[in-house]
Amino acid sequence: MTVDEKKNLKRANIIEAAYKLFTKQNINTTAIDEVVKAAGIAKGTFYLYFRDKYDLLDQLILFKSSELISLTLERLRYEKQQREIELSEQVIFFVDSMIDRFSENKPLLALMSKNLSLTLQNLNSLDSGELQSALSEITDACVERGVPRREVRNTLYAITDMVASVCCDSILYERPCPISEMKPILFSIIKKII
Amino acid sequence: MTVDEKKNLKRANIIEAAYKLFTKQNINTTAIDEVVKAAGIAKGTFYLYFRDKYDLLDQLILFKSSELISLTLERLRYEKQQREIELSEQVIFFVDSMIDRFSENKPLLALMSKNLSLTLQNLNSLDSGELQSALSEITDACVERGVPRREVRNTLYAITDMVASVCCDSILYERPCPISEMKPILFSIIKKII
Amino acid sequence: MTVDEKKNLKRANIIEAAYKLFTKQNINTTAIDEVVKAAGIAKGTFYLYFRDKYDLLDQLILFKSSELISLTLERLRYEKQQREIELSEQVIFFVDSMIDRFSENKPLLALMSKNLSLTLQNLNSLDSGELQSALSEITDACVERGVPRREVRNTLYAITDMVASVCCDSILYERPCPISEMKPILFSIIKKII
Amino acid sequence: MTVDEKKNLKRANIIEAAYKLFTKQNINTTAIDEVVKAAGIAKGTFYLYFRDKYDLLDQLILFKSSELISLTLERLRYEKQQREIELSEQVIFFVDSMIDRFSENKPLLALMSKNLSLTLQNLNSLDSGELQSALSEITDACVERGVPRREVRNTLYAITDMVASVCCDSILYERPCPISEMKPILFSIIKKII
DNA sequence: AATGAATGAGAATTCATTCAT
DNA sequence: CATGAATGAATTCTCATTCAT
Repeated sequence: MTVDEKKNLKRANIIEAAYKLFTKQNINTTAIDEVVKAAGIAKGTFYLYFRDKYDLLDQLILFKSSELISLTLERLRYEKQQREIELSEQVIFFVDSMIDRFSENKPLLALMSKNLSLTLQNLNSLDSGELQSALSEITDACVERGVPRREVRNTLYAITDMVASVCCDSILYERPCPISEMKPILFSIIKKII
Repeated sequence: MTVDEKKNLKRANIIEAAYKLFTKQNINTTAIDEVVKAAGIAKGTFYLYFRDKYDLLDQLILFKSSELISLTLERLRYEKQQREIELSEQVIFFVDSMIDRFSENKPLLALMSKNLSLTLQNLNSLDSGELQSALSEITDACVERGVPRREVRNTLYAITDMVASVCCDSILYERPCPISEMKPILFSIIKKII
Repeated sequence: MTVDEKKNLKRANIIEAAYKLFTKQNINTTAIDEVVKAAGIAKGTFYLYFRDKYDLLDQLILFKSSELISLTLERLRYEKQQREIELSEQVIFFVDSMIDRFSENKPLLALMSKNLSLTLQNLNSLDSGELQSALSEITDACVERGVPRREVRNTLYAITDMVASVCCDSILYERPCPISEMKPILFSIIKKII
Repeated sequence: MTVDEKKNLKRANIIEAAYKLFTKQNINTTAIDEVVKAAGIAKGTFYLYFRDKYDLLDQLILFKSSELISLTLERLRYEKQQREIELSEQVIFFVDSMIDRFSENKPLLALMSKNLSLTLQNLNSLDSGELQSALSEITDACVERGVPRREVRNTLYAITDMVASVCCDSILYERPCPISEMKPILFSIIKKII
């Protein structure tokens, strides 16, 4: 194993340890000391990999949201192999999957919800070719129908934002209602918009 | 002036001082020490009025969002005196006004965006009869058209959430575009939903 | 005892504790923790009185050099009551006394020698009226003999600087010779200059 | 190039890097890490050449002061080739040259002033035969006039000490006056002493 | 000889909270 | 009611040094 691979492994190891602590407790109440002990490394080593706790958080969110999106895209791909799916149906499927992932993993959602803006930013800067191409497909379809490309992108962003925000409240606090009740409302809204 | 009035004045004074600091810096980096110095009171006194920093934040957000909503509702009332306004038009007007208020006061928005969920909760618990009656009016109209009351409430909540979240990003970071460009998109979405 | 008197007492107490540690060990190897323990106060209390270790050092040197000069001037005053002393004789007497004080208290001298420039600066900013008037007397005498006032002040400063520097080496490290041997040389130089 | 030459080159390289950092910042705030990076070597390598940071400082001061003195002596030699110079005149010339060198290179002076005693010690242990012989000449001349040899050496040392100390203050902080104003005073003092 | 990742003791500093006045 | 000096646990971050490669 090369030195660089080792370093990446150690970085991932620290992120994983921090993830457990950040979700079990929360960032403010988690001391770097705890992270370091959980990761089984020396204090100083931490600072070899991260500037400070917030740098760690950034990398953690990027890391975890990448994981999540990859997983969801994979399921979509699999589904598309099984059957023909209409475009708006694909969006719904994607959102539906994401909601399920978050429902299963509330702590992660809680973590991201406190940094929603950051998460969305990361999500966009993700060079997940697949996500980009999926978005392109939708965009192109709308453009064909005469909507300016720029407007499509902004609308998509707004939807993402909305879904994310509503889901946070609904999944984490059942506000204004549990996610099961919110889902059909959300889907109906999405359909209306697209 | 009664003793109670005096206490309220002092409480408001502390909140105002904290508001300036919380918006200029942020909550985590603002020490209670700074707040008390800015408010011109002694450290111990702070604890006579607030349990801790987060109690202060709660009261602060409640206080500031009440102010904002009252102001916006007043403008809406005034507008309704001038001319007949259709229901969905009223919602647009309300949202439009709120966006303008936040655009003028980005620091406040930033503060609330980091505690969006809390803010919305406060907003709902606000016993601003006016806001409630305005919402009732919309709800009733929809119910008449056959939509279940509960679904209407949830949809309205989702809209609020969405608008809030999208505005935060757009106003604060011009992401994905400046608010001026986002507004028509947002309004079009709202119209489609209602 | 007033609150302010109490605070001054506590400050002096901390300085005294630090003085013992700084001279026994040295500044770099003395942790604030040690100072705090020696002074019998809490860590936080330290920062109520001093910005950091170097602020403490500054105040310490000012404090100790004031003490020293006061003591020396007192002896000079006493001596002048006993007998008529010529001006240059007074200077010699003053320097002689100072050298004796430092010889008795090498750790203090060591402390000051590492911050000689700072010490001299403090010494000059000392509003010890007595020292000032003693210096004025000498200056006036020289001015009468036709030397520009400014030149006299500078020469006096140079002498102080020289004496201090030579004494540090001689007393602390017997370099180039013990202070007993250096004294006559120093006095002869001073006489020549004046 | 022999192995030894290579080592010396690397040592000089480290010293040069440290010199820049020590003068720009100061020793306490300069981490070995910085030195190592500036020198373009690995951390471990540093410890092959220096015991620790203070060993490095010692060698650095010795190295730099040797350079300086060599340069100054060379100028003196050149001057003596041009014209007959009286002994006390030579001392003045030497001091004058040194002051000019330091005025041009304040950071170096600052570094040395914080370690004046160390610098003077190094200076004396310098086996610059030339400096020694220059000093011998002066000493011999005085001895001929009946002054004990030992006393001459001590007086010379005191002068060096004085000049150094006064120059530090004057050049670095213009205290009590700029060096241009201090020079004549210093020279007059030296003449009086010799 | 050279490297640089890892170490972990140790230092500085902060800050919410208390409590005697 | 108000004060503000005192507290000390908690936390972050540094950095000289080592040692396996």
